Amino acid sequence: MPGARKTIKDVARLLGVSAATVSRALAGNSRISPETRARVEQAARDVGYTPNRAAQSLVAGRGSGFVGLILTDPGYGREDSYLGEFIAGLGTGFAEHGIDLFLAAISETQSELSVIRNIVGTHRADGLIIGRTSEADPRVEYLVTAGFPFVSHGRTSLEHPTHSWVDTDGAAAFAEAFDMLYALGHRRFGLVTIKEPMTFRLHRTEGLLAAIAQRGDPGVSLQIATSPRYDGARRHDAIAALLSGPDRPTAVLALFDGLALTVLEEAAHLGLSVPEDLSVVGFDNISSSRLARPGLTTFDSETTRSARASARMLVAQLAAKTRPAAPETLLIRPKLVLRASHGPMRPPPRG
Amino acid sequence: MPGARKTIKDVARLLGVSAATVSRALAGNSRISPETRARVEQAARDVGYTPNRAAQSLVAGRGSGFVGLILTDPGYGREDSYLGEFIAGLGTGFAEHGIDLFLAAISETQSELSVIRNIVGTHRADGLIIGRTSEADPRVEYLVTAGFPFVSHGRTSLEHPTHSWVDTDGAAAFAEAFDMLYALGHRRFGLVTIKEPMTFRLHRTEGLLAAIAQRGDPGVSLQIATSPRYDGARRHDAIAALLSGPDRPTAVLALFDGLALTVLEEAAHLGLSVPEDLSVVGFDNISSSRLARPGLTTFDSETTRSARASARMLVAQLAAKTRPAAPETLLIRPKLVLRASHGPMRPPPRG
DNA sequence: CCCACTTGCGTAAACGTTTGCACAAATACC
DNA sequence: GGTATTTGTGCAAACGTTTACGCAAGTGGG
Repeated sequence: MPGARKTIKDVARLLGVSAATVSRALAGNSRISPETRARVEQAARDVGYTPNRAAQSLVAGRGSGFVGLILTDPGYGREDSYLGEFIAGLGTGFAEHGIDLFLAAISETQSELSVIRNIVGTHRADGLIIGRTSEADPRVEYLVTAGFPFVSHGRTSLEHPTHSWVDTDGAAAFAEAFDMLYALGHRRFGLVTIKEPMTFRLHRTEGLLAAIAQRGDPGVSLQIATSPRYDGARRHDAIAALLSGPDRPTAVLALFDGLALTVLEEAAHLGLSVPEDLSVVGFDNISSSRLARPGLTTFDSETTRSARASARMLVAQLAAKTRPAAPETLLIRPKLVLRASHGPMRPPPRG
Repeated sequence: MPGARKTIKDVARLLGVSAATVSRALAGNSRISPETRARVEQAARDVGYTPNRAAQSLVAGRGSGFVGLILTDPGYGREDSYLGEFIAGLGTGFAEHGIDLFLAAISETQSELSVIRNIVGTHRADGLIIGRTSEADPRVEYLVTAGFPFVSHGRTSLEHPTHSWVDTDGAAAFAEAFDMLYALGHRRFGLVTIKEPMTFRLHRTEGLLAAIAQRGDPGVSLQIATSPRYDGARRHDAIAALLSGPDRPTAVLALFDGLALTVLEEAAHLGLSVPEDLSVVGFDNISSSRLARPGLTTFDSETTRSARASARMLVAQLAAKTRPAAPETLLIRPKLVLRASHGPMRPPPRG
């Protein structure tokens, strides 16, 4: 054994000062003389003193030094590289500030909200990062009224922010995708979406509808396929139905890459070749989208950047004197990644 | 504000007993009468009492209630769904036992070993999960001598385990892959491997070599392409060189799916069709391997299962009275997932 | 009926740290 | 040179919990 853990008293005894002096010197209190401070810092290094977080956190106020990330649904992250990227970005973002990331997984028996309540109630974390928001998100509502520092991934309202968030501008992206496909001659569009009322669904859908409306071309049609977010079987069925109709779309926008890749699979299954018979555009640029054949045209949502921004914002909130701190927001404009899954519209051959 | 946090004294006052009695009742001490215990438990629920972890952890002994997962290198998890699956599995595994998972990301400036030292020194976690082991792993060495509870993903030695680990039987898998490809007529083999001395590299390579030796066919050849683990450019170059030689292999085994998918890309780039000109087999069955075209034949390493097992083992160590606890091990036999990237050997057409 | 033991609970110390208060010495002001 | 202020440090309380020890009442054996 490398010996018991050193305490502040060990340092104090070594220097012949009181524990209070050591504490103040290490905390940077202005009432300590520079020489004493230097001696204390040196001694602390010498004996290998590390403050006991439990004791620090016990004496009123001081936080736990942890921020929490809630792992939402079971499908999250299993399908793609998204979660891994996000976590890695968060981890390095917080590590720079000496903050530890703690991770709460939701089991089947408890709701995410109850887990959040528990974390807030037990002070297990000083701040929280919450994933993909939904409309009228109860987590946001709770955290805002509780005055607990947090950053959400996804805004909840387009108006004045009630809290800090990071989001991607899905509306602009989907409008851009529509314009591109329209310019390539496509008129019959498909949208593959999910059942759950996530805010990103709202924005991307609205962006698409707004772009269609702005174009004002009555020849443009839109068919929609909907399935639960992580129900693979129903997803396949819904997409197959979309692609098998008599007036099937020639261009399909998917809410995220996981859906777009299923469109690719289903198209191959139905004998449709992409992009000749069908153009497909996704969203997120997960690692699989590059490897799929044909490569998926999609939008890069810059996961790592948004993760780092989330970390920075939460750190800012924790450091703020006023509580709640003034909300910060970041809306990232995704960049279109052109690959092989889209192309000019071709009139279907006579059946 | 929902009022200040309740302490054990609030419960005691409400019942007219001492704080010590409440503490003992909640801890299940046998010296407390059943009626008192019941009253205490009821009162604790009523006032919404939650123990203050900092105080618990401060009074000698008690751990922090956290276990740590170290996020190793920057490439880890960004390439595929592996990290996401592993974390999700760990999280639910620990959640069942009321243990929180805490995540330390390695920044560029510090070594993983120093981070581990710090965590152990500051008692920030009661136990640790460490990722892919390498040969003579300094992390394992340190943790074993420190007597700190941990589970490694990947064994370090084939002999008597010095600690608990979970691993996949890469040797058996690669032998199986070789036998299958040999039966399909392949004789010229390629192995795509990495530069770093990870134990999984060792086992998979040895499994392949042993299978070749056991076959005893002098007509079998093996060419090897090596690149750093996460250096995309050098990976491409090494694989291109492997596939461009005059006697290029007709069947390639890749150490993991990320490499195998690059083989697929590079083959397409060089005009080789898979599986007609080249059979490719990977390892891990990440989500991209299903979506690649052709679908990648690979081994399912059951990430979620191994993550849950890791969690269970670490919980067992933490609960053990003796320290260090007796090591547990789990060697998972990966199952071959047959897809379209392999097929019978075809003699190359005359050039 | 005396003693030993068990049962049930309270008292108080301890964990390591921060911080309000007190106090001595040094410095500044008039 | 007396008083007011600043500077530097120590004392002790406090955070919420666990636990060794002690004490009173009850139980059983002889």
